[in-house]
Amino acid sequence: MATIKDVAKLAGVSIATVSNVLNGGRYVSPELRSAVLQAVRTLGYVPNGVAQSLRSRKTQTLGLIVPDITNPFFSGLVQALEGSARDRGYQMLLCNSEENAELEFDLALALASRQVDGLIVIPTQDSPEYLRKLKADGLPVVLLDRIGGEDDLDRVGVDNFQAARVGTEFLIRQGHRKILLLVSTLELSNIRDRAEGYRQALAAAGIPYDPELVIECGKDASSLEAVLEAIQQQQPTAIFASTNRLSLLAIQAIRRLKLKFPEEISLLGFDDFEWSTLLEPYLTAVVQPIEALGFQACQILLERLKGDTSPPRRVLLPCDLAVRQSVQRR
Amino acid sequence: MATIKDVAKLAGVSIATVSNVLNGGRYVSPELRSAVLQAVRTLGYVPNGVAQSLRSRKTQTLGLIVPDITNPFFSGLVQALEGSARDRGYQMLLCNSEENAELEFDLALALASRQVDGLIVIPTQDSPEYLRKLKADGLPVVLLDRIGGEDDLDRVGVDNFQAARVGTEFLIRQGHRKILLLVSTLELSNIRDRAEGYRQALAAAGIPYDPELVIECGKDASSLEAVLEAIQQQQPTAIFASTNRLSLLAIQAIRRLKLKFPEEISLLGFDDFEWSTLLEPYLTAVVQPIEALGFQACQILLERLKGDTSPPRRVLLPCDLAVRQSVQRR
DNA sequence: CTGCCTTATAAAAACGTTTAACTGCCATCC
DNA sequence: GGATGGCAGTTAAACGTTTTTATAAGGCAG
Repeated sequence: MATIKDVAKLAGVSIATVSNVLNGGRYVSPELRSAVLQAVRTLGYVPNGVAQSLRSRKTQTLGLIVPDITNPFFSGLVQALEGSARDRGYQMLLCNSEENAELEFDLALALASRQVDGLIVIPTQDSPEYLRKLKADGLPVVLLDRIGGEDDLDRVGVDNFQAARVGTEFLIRQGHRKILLLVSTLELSNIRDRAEGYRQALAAAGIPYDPELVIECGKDASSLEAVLEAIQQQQPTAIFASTNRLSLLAIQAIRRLKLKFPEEISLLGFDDFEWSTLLEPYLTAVVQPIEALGFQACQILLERLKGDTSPPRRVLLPCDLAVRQSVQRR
Repeated sequence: MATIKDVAKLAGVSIATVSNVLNGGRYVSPELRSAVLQAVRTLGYVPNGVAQSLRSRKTQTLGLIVPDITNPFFSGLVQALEGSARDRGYQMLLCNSEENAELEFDLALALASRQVDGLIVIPTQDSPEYLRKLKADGLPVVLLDRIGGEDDLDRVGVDNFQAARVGTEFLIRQGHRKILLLVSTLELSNIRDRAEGYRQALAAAGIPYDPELVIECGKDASSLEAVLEAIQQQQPTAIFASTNRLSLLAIQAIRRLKLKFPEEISLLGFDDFEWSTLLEPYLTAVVQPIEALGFQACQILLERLKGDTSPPRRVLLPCDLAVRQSVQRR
């Protein structure tokens, strides 16, 4: 690989002149300028980004830690983030934390040591301590999607409470009073918010809250059993799956019990994605503005990079309700 | 951020000694060693990866260019690749080419200038010329999934011909003789291979090949119309969707025409993914070994990094047929 | 006791940039 | 006409490492 020295030698100038031509630093006479350009072309010179980074203390690289790229919600976010970042001249160092807090921590340190300019994290736990340390050390950090915790870090997410409330209200308006709520885990505050939205919607409608109706599904296969049992015992007329994967679980349960869908049991999902069109009738769901989430996170991070030191922001985007056919009037 | 100089000063030694302690270079007396370690701890020193990269001319970073992270097949590959890379101490610079050849080219150059140690590309076109140039310039390149072209680059993919042939044979064994083949584009040799597998399976069964039965669906919305028309005119008893997205299209068409599925028309898909369980009856499909594909690609690339200069390899992995309920006997 | 080898450490060079400081040079001005 | 001042270019320093080379001290043989 040709270096700036090679170019300088070939063009018969100093390396400073080459640099000035390439970066438009100072005035360079037309003759030398064209000589440099010519040399650059014949050598196929491309500046070494690593050296530039060392010198400028900027890598033009953002670290991104995601719990599971395979989930279409997250891969949608990654796409949005990558696009926004690229538009502004940044590249993305992508890491998969596999929902593992320890791994996430290691990954973040590794990214920091690679001198990423900023970090976007979809954490596995609310508000991890180590991120605050990294931020204190001067690394801008933006939390995405899972935004529980104090206002000590920039956070971009969705108004989960409101979204779940609107979704539940919709179910209630459709005549449902016994609504099974499926949650992945109540450890995550955004899921807790969804549960709270559900609860308050019920309360506002004067429907008593029954804890037996909310099922924490975790990750193990036993969760299907739990859902089956709950459906049989509680005989809900609707299921609110508060996560895209949980829609899958709900569908499995409904099919296993040979319930008529959506006549006997309605389903409201969270998150919309291409493949949900495979479901018939088509899934009614609360949909998050994925594109906007990614854009906002990137935006805030880049402003921090530019030196914005205003107090940490918390951006809450609203969700939409996509009404299709999987929820039936009662 | 503390640098090695700070550590040296605090420990009262030279920076060389610090480096030797940290990297186990040469012998350092126990006293100095512990002094250094102490200083490292109190300063929270972490080596600057950029400087290390500049010095060592290795970034421990792999570039990855994918046409669409949002497609579960690709996001599965990304996951596998990221995992394999991480296991071996590499990070992933991820880029989304959006199926745009020009963008892909720009991204590759950007990655090269950032001095990635190697490149894994799922190209938008068969065997792009520029990759050969990059390889000639000393950047190891592995092509993944779309592996048409000469044997001048390392390639890892699936035996598309065989996979499509096996799939088609299965349909034929189930009594189907009029099989609609949906392809995304015949520009890509792996899709052409699938079409050829389809054709040869027909030939082997003595079924005449009817070009009217293969539909090139492209990306525009008009493709649904084309499929609808073909189904109505040709009255196939089965559809072979040679791409995961095409399964979606097929399902839409089947529903639009209110055909009984799978009684009146069977569907065979390509690629298996979590969300296909939403389809009832569950999709029968040719499935690619995603994990193995990612692992192999990473493996080969890392061997090249270690200096393996053997002739370019072409690794063809076999597919499986996952028989479920969407194909019905005739 | 001098000279040589070993050994633990320090100094310096190098990786490839950018940029601040410096050097001639020519025009300008009192 | 000599001091002043921009101008176009070069030299050199710096970014933070690793590694090669140099150095000082100590042990040992002659």
